[in-house]
Amino acid sequence: MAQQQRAANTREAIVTGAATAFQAHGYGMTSLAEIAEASGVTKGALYFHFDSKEAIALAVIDAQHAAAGTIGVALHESGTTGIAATLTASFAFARQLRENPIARAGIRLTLEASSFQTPVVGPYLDWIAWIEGYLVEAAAAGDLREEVNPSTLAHLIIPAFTGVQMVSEVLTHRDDIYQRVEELWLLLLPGTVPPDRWEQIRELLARIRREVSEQP
Amino acid sequence: MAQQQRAANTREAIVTGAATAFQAHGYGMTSLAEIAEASGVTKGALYFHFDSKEAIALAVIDAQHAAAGTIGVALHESGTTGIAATLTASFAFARQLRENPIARAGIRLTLEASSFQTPVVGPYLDWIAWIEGYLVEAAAAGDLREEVNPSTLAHLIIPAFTGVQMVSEVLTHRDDIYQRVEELWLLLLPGTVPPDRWEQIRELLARIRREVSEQP
DNA sequence: TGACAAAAATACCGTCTGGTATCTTTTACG
DNA sequence: CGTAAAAGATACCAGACGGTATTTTTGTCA
Repeated sequence: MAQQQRAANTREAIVTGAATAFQAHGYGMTSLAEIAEASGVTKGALYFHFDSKEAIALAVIDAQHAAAGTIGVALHESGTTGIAATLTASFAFARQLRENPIARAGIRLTLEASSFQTPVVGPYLDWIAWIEGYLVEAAAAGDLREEVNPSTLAHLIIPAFTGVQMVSEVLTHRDDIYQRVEELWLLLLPGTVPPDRWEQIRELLARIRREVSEQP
Repeated sequence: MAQQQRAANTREAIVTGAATAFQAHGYGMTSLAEIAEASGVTKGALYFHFDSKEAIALAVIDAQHAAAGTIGVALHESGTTGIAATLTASFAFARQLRENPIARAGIRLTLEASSFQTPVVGPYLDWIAWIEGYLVEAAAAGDLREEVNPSTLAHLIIPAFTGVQMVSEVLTHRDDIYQRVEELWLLLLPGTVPPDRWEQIRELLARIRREVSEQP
């Protein structure tokens, strides 16, 4: 194992460049030539690091999955749990989608990758399980209405959130995404949280939204 | 204008065949050869009826848009309005997406077409405006909480619904779609409808869902 | 510094792509 | 029925595609 650093840099440049291209045109309409140009490398480097175009796309999906994972780690380290973790995660995720090409490409590719040789469903299942974990905590803290099932709710939140993201991208290039996410939560609140917690969680929501949109 | 019937048939076959191909592989990963084969015509016929691959995709989107429009017409003719129209439309739409390749292709292409030469945003805006109309009726009938803005709600329902559709396609090929749509409404109900209407609308929801899944 | 492997650039390949040009069949209508 | 236009099939094209083979550069360490 001689030098790894340069190779690691190149690999990262490829993933980032590929993400930029995929995010703009989708998998099928992006050529290896575009990826090479966006990455600032040649096709030779592409095929030194990856076996195929599909492998590059899977690497981008992996990178987004890893980036999303850091949100969970940060929440864990700050001791955030339950409803607060759910809300914070959703805004942090939205922020990644606004600012990180890898995140944008990842969510687009994950939708398109259902027609890959090996369909990709892992990320959705992981995100659903992840949110479900927070919701179980929320239920234990009395922040969830009794008739609400954490698994069912998680199976709805992830798709609804995904759709809000995608349509916001199409209509406004995600300019309105924080507003839409906040509105989605406000709308879901009465159906998911006991009335005596509404006021408190509405304040929490407003604070999280303020923080995410003010962050540098 | 000599004969139109044969040409109209061929055109329809192309749109249907193209939809089948697009729905399975997306725009970029579908070739004209596949479309021709799925349609049972040759490339010559393709280019007699359409100027380009993109024009075919736009025709598929148009066809889906038209099919969705028939839902609105049927509701109008049966005098259904307000909340009942909103709920019925959502299940009818889900049904089209389960059973009609054109609908499935349309929703997929509408998402991908944001990177077309001429980005397509019309369908989303139309659907939002359409649902908003029903919600205004609902508000007039006292079926909407006062603090809920029909436009805001419509801007959330369409994306959330779209996301539920797409993720259900990826995870279960839409096997669970009626259940997910019903759960989505049950979750949104407390935040959107006054408490004194809950029971009534829950029954309505159950009936509509039963009808749609029993329909031949 | 020389040798050697890792990393990446260059050059190349067969195939398939979207698209066009041309020829053949079908059908309406005088 | 003949014929002209409409509809569609066949044949073809230049270029781009994903992918490979080969060569050059870069860095490491004896």
